[in-house]
Amino acid sequence: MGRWEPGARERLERAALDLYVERGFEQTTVAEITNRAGLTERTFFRHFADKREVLFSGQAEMLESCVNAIVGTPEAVAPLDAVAEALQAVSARLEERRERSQRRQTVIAANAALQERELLKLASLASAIADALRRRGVTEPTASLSAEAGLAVFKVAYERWIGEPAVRTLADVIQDSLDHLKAATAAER
Amino acid sequence: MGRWEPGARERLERAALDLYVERGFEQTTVAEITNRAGLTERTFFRHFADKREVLFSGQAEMLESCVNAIVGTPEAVAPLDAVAEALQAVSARLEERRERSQRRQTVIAANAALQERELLKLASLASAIADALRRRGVTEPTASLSAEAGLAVFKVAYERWIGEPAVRTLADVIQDSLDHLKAATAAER
DNA sequence: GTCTATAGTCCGATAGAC
DNA sequence: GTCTATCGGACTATAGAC
Repeated sequence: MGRWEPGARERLERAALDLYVERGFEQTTVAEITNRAGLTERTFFRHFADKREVLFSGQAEMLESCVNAIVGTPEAVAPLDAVAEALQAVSARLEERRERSQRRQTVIAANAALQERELLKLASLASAIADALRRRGVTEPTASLSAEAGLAVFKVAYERWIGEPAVRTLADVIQDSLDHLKAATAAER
Repeated sequence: MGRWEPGARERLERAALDLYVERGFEQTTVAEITNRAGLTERTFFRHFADKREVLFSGQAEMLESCVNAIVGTPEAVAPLDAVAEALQAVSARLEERRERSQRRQTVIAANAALQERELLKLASLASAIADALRRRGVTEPTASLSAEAGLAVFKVAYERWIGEPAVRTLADVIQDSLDHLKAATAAER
């Protein structure tokens, strides 16, 4: 960095989110985003693989923290609980940006292509978590199932947290959803 | 229908899968698919919203059977078990076309865009299943969690079934995965 | 930084089934 | 006539190639 304005990536992310909120994802061209950020289209595609990716750059960081949290969990903790704890740990970062998360989710909810990308990110998170569990000695299919079930808990909890008035923390909603899942899998009525 | 060769949709599906297997999804153009099927690009896009959708037309049928199976399950059956039974019921159709399923999965596994579409289809299946559970009187968040957990079981089971030699039926593998999930959620070690 | 291929849309025309 | 499935060609934006 040096002769360019710093923070090109952040400017692009902010301009993109603003425009996607204002006029919708499909109605926004990459040219409009780069105009607003004072950059060229070429620069956009150097930072982001495609027009959707600009909304998902925080995910890499979340994946890493999650994996680290799981690797650091004592082996005495059951796999699903380890996953839930890891997700609760990273949820603090989302907590700080509740407003931004809400704006982002509104945009994603309105567009199938963005939902696809979000699902892929969550799936790669599940896959990384399953990997971390296996490194902790958890065997298949329990590792994959615990990772997928943990992500299911997160998905449901996140949706509820975004939708409800800001009284409970995301970590609380995750705990509540986990308890409901345990009750549902134990039920033999 | 008379003037046109019948089964345009099926011809397109077959030509597309063959070409995707032969040279990969991205290296195949819509023009090549329609050439092989003896049709024009315009016709392709009337049948399928995009180049990926041609691999996923069976999903609508699967969603419908699944929802019907759940609506028809006695209320005494626990939600998660109802979901698993519904998925086992529809798995019979996949069973019949194991070879085709394998070819299809190989193509999907090699391309992120196709994985995204598959995840979206599974998510919409989960959402329809949660809906069916709610109509049976299951409340939130149990309905969504049971649907998501059931799909997690299916996802893991399907992957195993595709990958292993053809000894167990898909329904068997689903049952086995469900048992593992129940064990994992019950564990309090 | 420019050029280009291709996905995907929109206008319409046409041909057969009923 | 009405309905549905095909085809023609022009057009834009994404995304990758040079």
